[in-house]
Amino acid sequence: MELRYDPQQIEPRWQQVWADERTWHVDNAALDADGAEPVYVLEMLPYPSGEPHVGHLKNYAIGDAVAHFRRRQGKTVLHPMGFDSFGLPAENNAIKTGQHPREATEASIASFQRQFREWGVSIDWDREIASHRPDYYRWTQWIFLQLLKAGLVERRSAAVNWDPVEETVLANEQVIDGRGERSGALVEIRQLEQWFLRITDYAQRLLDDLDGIGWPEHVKTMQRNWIGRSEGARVVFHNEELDRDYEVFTTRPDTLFGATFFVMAPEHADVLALVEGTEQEDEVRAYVNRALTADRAERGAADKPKTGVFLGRYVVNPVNGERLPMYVADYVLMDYGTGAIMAVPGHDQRDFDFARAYGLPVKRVIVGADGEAPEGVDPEAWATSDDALPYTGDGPLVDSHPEFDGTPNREALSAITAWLAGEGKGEATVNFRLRDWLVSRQRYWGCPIPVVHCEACGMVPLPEDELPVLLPDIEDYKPKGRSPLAAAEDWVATTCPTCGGPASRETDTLDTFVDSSWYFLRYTDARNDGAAWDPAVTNRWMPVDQYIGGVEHAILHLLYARFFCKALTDIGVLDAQEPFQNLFTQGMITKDGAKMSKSKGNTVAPREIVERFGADSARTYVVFLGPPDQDADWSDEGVEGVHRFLSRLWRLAAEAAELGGATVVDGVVSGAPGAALPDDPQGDDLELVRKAHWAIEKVSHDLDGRFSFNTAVAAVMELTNVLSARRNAVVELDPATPEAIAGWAAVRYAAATAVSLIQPFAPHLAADAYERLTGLRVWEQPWPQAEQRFLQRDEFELVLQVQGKVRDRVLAPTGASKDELEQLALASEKVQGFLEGKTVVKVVVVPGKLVNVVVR
RNA sequence: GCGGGCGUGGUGGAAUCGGUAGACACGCUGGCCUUAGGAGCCGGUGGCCCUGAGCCGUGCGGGUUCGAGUCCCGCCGCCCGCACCA
Repeated sequence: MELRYDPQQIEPRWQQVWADERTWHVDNAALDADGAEPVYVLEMLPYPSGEPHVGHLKNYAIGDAVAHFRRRQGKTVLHPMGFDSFGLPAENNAIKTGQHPREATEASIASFQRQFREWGVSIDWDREIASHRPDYYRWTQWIFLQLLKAGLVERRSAAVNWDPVEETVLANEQVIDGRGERSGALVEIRQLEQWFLRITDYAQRLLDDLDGIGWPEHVKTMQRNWIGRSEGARVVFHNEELDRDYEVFTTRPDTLFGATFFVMAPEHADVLALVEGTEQEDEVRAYVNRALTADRAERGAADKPKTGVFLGRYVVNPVNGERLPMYVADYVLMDYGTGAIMAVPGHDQRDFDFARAYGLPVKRVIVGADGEAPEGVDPEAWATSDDALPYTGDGPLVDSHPEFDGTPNREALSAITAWLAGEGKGEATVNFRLRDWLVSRQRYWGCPIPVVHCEACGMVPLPEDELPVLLPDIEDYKPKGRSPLAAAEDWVATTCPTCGGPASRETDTLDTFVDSSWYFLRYTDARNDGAAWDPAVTNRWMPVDQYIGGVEHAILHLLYARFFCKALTDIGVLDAQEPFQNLFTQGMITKDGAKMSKSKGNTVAPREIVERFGADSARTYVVFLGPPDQDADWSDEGVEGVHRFLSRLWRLAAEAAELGGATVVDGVVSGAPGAALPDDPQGDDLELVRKAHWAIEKVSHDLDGRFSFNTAVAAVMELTNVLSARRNAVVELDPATPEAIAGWAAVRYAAATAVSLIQPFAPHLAADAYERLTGLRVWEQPWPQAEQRFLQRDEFELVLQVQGKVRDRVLAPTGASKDELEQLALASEKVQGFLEGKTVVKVVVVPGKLVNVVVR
């Protein structure tokens, strides 16, 4: 009978076995019982919207390969799954259709679950979570209360990002190029009272601890840049008329003597107070209003001409007593430093531009010039010329103070800072770019914030035993500048847990990034209904040994999750400073060179691919089409190629099994295991066994933390090619001869090895073929070990070079000495041909590799 | 502007420590088998003069070295992140 690889029959059969036996379930009790090392393998949880796409397929194909590989190395592997199921797409859909977001979300979750099963991903479904379900968000609320207790939650009024399309505020991290991350709408700045998490308290630790984790360098760099640590000084400027101090942050206290004016951000709380009742008031008010209503992108453009208004007030420069005019200007950001700056136009491009626009003095206090002096100008004169300003480099101070003039500016920097500190006019300080995390959203489909507002007691956190605060059902999901929850009056009206008086519930909901900042903790103890987790259990699993996901979360999710772990560890309910010890960021799969999108019509549906070629082909292809951390373009021909390879491997294994392996009839295995390592293989059989061990070595190395899955698959392809060639030779032999019997034994062994090595990528095929060959379950088998005796050879191909160019190749004994190799090289006729008429100057011998003859 | 990454056949990519460039696959192509095949099997495939022990070849130009895709210097191009951050 003809053997045909039929994934549509093979795959459901094994999926059923794994589901029936709960094969991938790990019990926390087993952690202590079997002594196996716990390993936590995790892919970023999906946001359930519609059906999974090929990006999900790639993510879980990678993660599953890691999970399988670790299991077969004898580890106890935790590999869970869940859903990030609160969020705007479901809510926007609800606004459009009137259908409750829960319904679309649950439908999508069902689709994801079905497809994950059809992909054969080895998930412990007993630990599944979904962030929109009360048994999960009850604990999100509990964490919020712990953070509140620890002083890490604040409700305060601030200039925040308002997305006019989503009608909600957004965190800094969710504003890209001045536009809302999801809506793409230009974001407005609004002064609003909002909930913040004090992530800035952790800025230094979030920065420092990056050094100890195995993350891609570019992701760490992005986080470092986002945290944005700057060393500098806090300097106090005094306004005499109002007797008020204004602080600035500067990284360049060495240029303090060059300050000629002072600028405040339009959002600065004192701007209007400074001009109140003066003749500048109207103009300043108009300017501030314009600045506040302008969108961020427009205001943030670096090439925008500088604008501002004189406040009619002055501050005193603490180092020299000079009176500096005060301005309001939108190039100063309230977000950074103190929202006010000392302006040094001689040594800062932006201040220089502003000075030019408003006719303010420009003063040089450091000698030097950027770039080269113009033709005909003496470079020395140019370095002190005002025409060479602004100058942003280093050099000796000039026109500052007799004590500092001539001092290199970097030395003067610390000296001036020390002097300021002595005078009580400033001090050395560190400033971070990182802002506190704005977590409240004026939207419906999110986790309710567990506090009430009481007329008598103010803001009151709910007692933990009143959790969860359930999200009520509402009629109208449309936001109207406030949370749609505010319309649920019966729900809003409540009593104060402290005084029993009337109170109203908080109607904002939490940013969904709060939900996903701790889900990996819940997985470790997912069915615990008395606590968010049991630290004794969770600390055993944490940190996640290998985290896998898209690089788009490099800042948002990955920074927030790190913050949560540090805060929860400080609070004492966790012992894991870092959530993810190792991170792998997968590249995007594009189609025709472009990001897949429904509007472009260039999507590839995993479901269709799985129907046509099977899950194993789809999974193996997405890791084979290039290094998994790089972007790669989808090609249907590529899937067909991988499908051909798997078909061939399965056929070879199935045929070899019939000729001496186990027999499978309707899923029942009979016959003796027949794929053992042959005793003493000879000739081509030995070559095949050697190739098998070469492949074991190669695949093990490529999988072990290297994520070189494409080359691992290629190695199995190579083995399969050699295997196929040997099979073609053996099939020609008289089956009764010892040669044929030995040949089939080698073929069966090599087939079983190939199948075993491909198992992390193609688990169904591997289970099926391995059972046919051996009667055993491949996923229960230890990972194969390469044996030295098959990796080593008696002879190797010695490369012979003359002048560094390859001229010949000869066989040489493996243990040959340098002298012997040199003799072999010089004996080569081809080499000799290139030596004629020349003198041998030197012979370089690389044992085991090559000989290079250098002539003159 | 600052930070990070990348540039190899017609295509995706390989080359682990400075040592055989192009593994593996796609595509193309010759053949076998076949009533037929969009199935399977065997072979070829960097370029050039196609004569050889041939010459050239990893974005470009230099350099170090017996030897450079790999290291160094200077360019060019592409991608990503941040960006009026004081």
